[in-house]
Amino acid sequence: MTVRVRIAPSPTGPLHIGTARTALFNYLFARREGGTFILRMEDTDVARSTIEYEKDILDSLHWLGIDWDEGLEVAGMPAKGPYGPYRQMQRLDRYAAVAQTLLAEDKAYYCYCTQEELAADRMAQQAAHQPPHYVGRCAHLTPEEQRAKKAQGRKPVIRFRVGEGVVAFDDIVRGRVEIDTTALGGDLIIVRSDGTPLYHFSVCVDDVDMAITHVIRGEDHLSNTPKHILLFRALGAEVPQFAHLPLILNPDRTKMSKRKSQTAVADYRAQGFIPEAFVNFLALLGWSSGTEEEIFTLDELAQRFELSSVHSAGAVFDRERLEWLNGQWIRKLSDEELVERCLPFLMHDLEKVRDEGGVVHMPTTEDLRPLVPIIRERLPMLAAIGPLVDFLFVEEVTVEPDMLIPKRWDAAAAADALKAARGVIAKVGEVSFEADELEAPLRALAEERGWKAGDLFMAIRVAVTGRTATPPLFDTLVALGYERSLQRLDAARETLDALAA
RNA sequence: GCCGCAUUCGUCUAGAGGCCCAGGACACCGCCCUCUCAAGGCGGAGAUCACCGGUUCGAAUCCGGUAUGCGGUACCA
Repeated sequence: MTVRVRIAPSPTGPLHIGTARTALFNYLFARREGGTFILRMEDTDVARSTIEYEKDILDSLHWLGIDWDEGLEVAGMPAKGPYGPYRQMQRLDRYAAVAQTLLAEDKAYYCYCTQEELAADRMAQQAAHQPPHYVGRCAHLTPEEQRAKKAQGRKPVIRFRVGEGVVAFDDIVRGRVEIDTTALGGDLIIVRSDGTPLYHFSVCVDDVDMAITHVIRGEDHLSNTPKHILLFRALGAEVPQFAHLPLILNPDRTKMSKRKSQTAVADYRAQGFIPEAFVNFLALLGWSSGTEEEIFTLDELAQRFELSSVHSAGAVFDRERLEWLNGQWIRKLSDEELVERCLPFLMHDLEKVRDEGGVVHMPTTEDLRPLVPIIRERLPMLAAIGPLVDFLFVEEVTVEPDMLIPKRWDAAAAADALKAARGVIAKVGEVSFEADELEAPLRALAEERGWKAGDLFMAIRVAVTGRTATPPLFDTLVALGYERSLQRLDAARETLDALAA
């Protein structure tokens, strides 16, 4: 039997970290087993679903490198696979037909209870310290009773008969799980009064229709699994294997939520995390290779992934670790890749400067390429590119006068130092402006005047970049160029002079 | 409340009866490197393996209970 797995997001929000991780594990399992990975859209919650969210989900999955063998149309390509449509709203007829079959077999029935009746039931149960459940008022209505209720204008829902007994299954990550049907809350609604199917029902119908062999999903569905098993049986289908993944948690160990964490994959992308790192990180949330290696490409993960070695305890989303991994992966990028991926982030920052009235030169990949060696190990995220090199592309830097003055100096001393440094730099530049040529004479200057070289360098650094943390000074000066370096030194000295006066 | 699942350094985890008075990684601290920031190297601190009982010559590993946490309990998915 060939493995068929699926991810079934609902477009009621941007792609969530948890959904992405579930998608990843399904994908890895399919790759590893030579199976088929299917993408289906669960869009029956019409009130909350939007096309924008759907687009975000598809884009984000694509960004992560998780592509599907079967399912929704991708980037202009038609839907793939013989089991479509893969969008639940296009399968409504199918659910209705299956519901009718269940009705005909008396595995389900029409329920005419009103919201008020149900609420009253719940209240009474609560008062009696009973678990909330459907009392079965409509479970055995005679045709006359049905007609009477209908005559009152009530729109029925369809409920599935849950029955009695214990449902047991062997979860691939958790082992044997047994749940008594009395814990299920009574006969469950499978079709709303407006005729649309509910999640528990549609998911089973789809899984049967799409011949899903393994249901790999979040632990939050563990308690729902008996309902699904009962439905699979009622449908006369083989029950798939289940694997319930540990939840991804907020730092306070509750289920990861928008309120407490950043949950949208797109947000991480926007901050300059790269997919290689993100996928690597996600894979290590709840799974480990069993070795001490932890840097893996998607392909390497697919080679090693074992569903049975997935953990069962929840995992806190540790952003620091993500950033570390991201840095690791950024350092592995080729020069070309790095330049290409950084450029949009730099442009974004510079556009902001321009919008605020600054004069900027928009960088090209050629501008960035020579900078690679000095930025590569300074980027925990691509978005860190701006503060690192933006001074190269703005007409004028804004310099905090305070930052220009090293701790043991005053304004006059700093002005003096910058003036002297300007002289040295100007002289070097007359011949050739190279990083190697600059260091020695500037150090000599510091020694001659009795300054700490670090103090001198810091004053120059701030004068030229406006920042205290930059790539190495001499590389920075060279990148800036001879003329502009001197100009900025002069400008800084002037502000210092004004301060000293 | 009821049902279910879980519990190894702050975090991610290794560990499937003796190799473990518990290993790795992130974060943290120190040192080295060093013009700042990083990166890198070296070292350190950090877990009575939730607790209590049991099985066993021997338990983080098996069993039972307790506690705590989380999840589920919708005409949401």
